[in-house]
Amino acid sequence: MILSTYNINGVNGRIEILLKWLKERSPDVVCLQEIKCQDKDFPAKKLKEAGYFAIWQGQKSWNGVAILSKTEIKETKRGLPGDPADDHSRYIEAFIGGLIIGCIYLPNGNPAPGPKFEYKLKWLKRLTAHSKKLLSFGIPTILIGDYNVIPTDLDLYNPDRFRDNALFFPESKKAYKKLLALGWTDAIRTLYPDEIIYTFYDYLRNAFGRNAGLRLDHFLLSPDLSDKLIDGGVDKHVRGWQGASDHCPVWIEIQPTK
DNA sequence: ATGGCTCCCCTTGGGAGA
Repeated sequence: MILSTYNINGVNGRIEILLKWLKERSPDVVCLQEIKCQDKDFPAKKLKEAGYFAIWQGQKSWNGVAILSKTEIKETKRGLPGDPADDHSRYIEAFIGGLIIGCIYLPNGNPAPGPKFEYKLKWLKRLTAHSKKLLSFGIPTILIGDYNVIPTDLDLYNPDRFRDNALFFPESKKAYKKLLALGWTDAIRTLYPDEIIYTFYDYLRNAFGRNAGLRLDHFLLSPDLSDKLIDGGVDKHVRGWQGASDHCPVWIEIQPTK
């Protein structure tokens, strides 16, 4: 079973890129972030024609998340619990093929410090609380998406350039670590303990050409899945396609669950 | 120190991204 994440940076603007990649990788499940469209404008029909069911939480102009699946999707949550005043579309969750899949678009948090950074930290706290609840269900669960957190110095091309960046602030890294400490496994880092792996390349300064990247897109596996992980990787070449998102698609393969 | 790039708004420049 192949699960994937792709911050598409505008699902309608890049629908052809998404369809091309879906055909190539043929993932069973896809978590999309930054769909950047209202619910009524989500390209459900085109995705259905490509063989995918979909659920989505849209929003005008910004954010927005979706889950695609070759098999039926049972939505379990729309929006991250813990703050009724939070009107950003950043979390959607579903039960698919014996798994709970959480699709995450964590706030960027820049400029830091400031209100946006406070929102990010609060969101991370809410995610940690909700993830604890998920673990208590005893169902295999994966929290997939764009965490906007660079976990360690190995996960970016130039640590010194990012000391004042919300993605790399000590509080962000600490909160991510605290989340993992509940029992979650960072799948990509587990598969490649020492390798430099990036999932994002800025449009600016020829970042992709210089391999000046960041690792921001993560799969967190519940404890019962840690020994089911088979393979995974970054579809880096997609970042080189004309008109691509600044993120790469990332995928893992796990043994099917029943 | 700044801007570089790209999306979306329903624009003709601004906000946000990371």
